[in-house]
Amino acid sequence: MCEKCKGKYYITTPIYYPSAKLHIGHAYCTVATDTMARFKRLQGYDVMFLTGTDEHGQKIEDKAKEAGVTPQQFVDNIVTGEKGVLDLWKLMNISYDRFIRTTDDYHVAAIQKIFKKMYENGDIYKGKYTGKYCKPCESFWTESQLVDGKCPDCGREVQDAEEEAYFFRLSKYADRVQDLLENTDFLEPRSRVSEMVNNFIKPGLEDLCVSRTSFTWGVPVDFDPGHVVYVWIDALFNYMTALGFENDKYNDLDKFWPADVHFIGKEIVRFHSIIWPAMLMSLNLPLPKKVYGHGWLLLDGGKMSKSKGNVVDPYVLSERFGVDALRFFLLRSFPFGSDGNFSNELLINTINVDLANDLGNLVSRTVAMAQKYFGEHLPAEQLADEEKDAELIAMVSGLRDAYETQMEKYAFQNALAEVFKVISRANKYIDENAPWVLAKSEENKPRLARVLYNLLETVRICGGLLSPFMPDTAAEIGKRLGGAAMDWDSLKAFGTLPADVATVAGNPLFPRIDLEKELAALEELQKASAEPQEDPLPEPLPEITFDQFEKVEMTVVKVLDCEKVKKSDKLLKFTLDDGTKEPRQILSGIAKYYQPEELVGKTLVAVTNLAPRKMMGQMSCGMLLSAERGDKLNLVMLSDNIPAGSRLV
RNA sequence: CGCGGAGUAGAGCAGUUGGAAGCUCGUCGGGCUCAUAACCCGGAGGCCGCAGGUUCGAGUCCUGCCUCCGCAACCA
Repeated sequence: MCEKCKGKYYITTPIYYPSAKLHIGHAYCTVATDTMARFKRLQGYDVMFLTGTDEHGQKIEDKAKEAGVTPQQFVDNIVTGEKGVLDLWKLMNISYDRFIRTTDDYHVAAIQKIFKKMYENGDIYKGKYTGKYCKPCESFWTESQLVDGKCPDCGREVQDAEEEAYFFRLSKYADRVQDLLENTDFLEPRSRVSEMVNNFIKPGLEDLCVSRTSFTWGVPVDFDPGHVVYVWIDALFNYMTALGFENDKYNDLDKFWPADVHFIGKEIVRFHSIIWPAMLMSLNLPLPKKVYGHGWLLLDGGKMSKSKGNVVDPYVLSERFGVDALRFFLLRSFPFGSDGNFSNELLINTINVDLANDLGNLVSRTVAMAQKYFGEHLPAEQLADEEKDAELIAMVSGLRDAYETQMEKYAFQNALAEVFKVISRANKYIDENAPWVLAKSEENKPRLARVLYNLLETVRICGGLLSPFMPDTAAEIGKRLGGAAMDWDSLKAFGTLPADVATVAGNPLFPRIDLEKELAALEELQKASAEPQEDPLPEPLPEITFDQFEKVEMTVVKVLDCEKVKKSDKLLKFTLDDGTKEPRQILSGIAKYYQPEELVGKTLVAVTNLAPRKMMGQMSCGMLLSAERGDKLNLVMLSDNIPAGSRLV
């Protein structure tokens, strides 16, 4: 095999949506991609590693408005600002070759051309977005959104209505996409295939609406003012425009397309495994070789989310524990294809056990012994012991291949497990050969030198194979071994290190962390960072007249009964005494904040002249008043001696 | 019966095509002193969610059920 002509390798992360600062989940995906890219470079591939940001869309437009800046200023701050996306990737040692922003001029122009091409070949057509229109609410609804055929907002009659929009003929490619998913290994892990086919393809793929007129922060359709291109078309083609597709900024398309793999989170598998291939089919372009949907990092068994206030800041962790330790932890602790439970405790334990006790300590004790017994250089006169050395040498010699097998499957966890099996074996080898005993007599010096050589060689190979995961640590290990070779070929060849290797002493690679103390410190930090960020005050509302205020009927009610609405996470069903003989039913989306039983007998306030509305198949006649700030909510409760039916004025 | 994932030792998890239940932490006992109170050896601890079925043989395949999580829906 010719090692020098491995060829090209193109790998991508998703382009992240900069509506807020990135969290540990984004770091997870990016570190995995970076590790894979570094691994391929180590193997000798010509690698293109692309990442970037997806900056258009309604949500960004809204967020910018909230912050009182232009959308461009808003995304600039999150991407290029202090501790923004670029800073984070620099801190985390992400070796991307190219960074694309969908607001880059060349990308915008290319998307317009792509859109036009698909329009011209007939796969994008101008159609009518038909739906139901509620005049008073000025809102469009689809058939499935209606409640009993009426407006879900106000319960009034709706009319047939239509709006111009562009559609992509997704339906035309349904069969080919299904075949791609079911009969090739295009989408991995395999478990995601049935999800896609059952959920989206089998029920029938409808043509996709690919333009919007309700907002402007997007790529304009250049031949039809007022329309902007659907963000996912804009976003997905980043993988090609960043190589120069339909633009002159870059010229690597022929060299790198099709991508070898897109690493993505499981929440966007649908777009990458159905819409993306269909659009490429439409343009007669080669499909990426693989889409890999990795799992999520969960917190306390639940999804990480800003509203839960449980996001983990990769900045804090990197600064406290070191970038390499964090990178290592992310890929060592969780199987890449499945969800994993993140916790500070697991992070610290992993660092202590694997990095401090096993790897770091092995390097320390080995180098320390070499120096203590022989000074700077090992003597070249060494005595092998076939029987005692065989197992270690066999394991180390086979390590690169075992590791490679796992890496090719993106099984980072298993690849690291292979390395740490060997590190563990090396620690045992020290015990078996007791160098401190050999050191006691001069005649055993050649044997002692050989034992230490075998250990240093083991450290070299393990260090080299860890380099895609922990680049700085691997470099430091190389330095301790007198600038040892760590290229791909040498990682297979036990005995590469010169016999009279020169070692260099240094500080522990990974200091042990006091678990209890550190957990307490992190908790403090979290508290400190949570407190100053008070939830913003709500926007002031426009002034209203007294007449308007008077029209709101607010009545004191007593809770007769309260229960959860089945199949709903959020709704509680209240049966209320509003002073009339008839009990009143109100549904309220506060199940997250209250247990139903604790509310029975309470005295609350309800708006009782609000138009009735149906939710989850049940009627709701009015609205209970509550106070909301950030993610806290409190029902307005009154003294129980106020009688039901009293009017608030 | 909307779709999917998960349930294996006290905790966190691995178990590819069915072939003697494993790893890490913790715990108990022993060893060593080169090293970051680190390292090495040994013990205890499991009706592999429950109930059926296929098979010579099931953690693994099939059926039903239970529990948890996510998506979707709902959130006046």
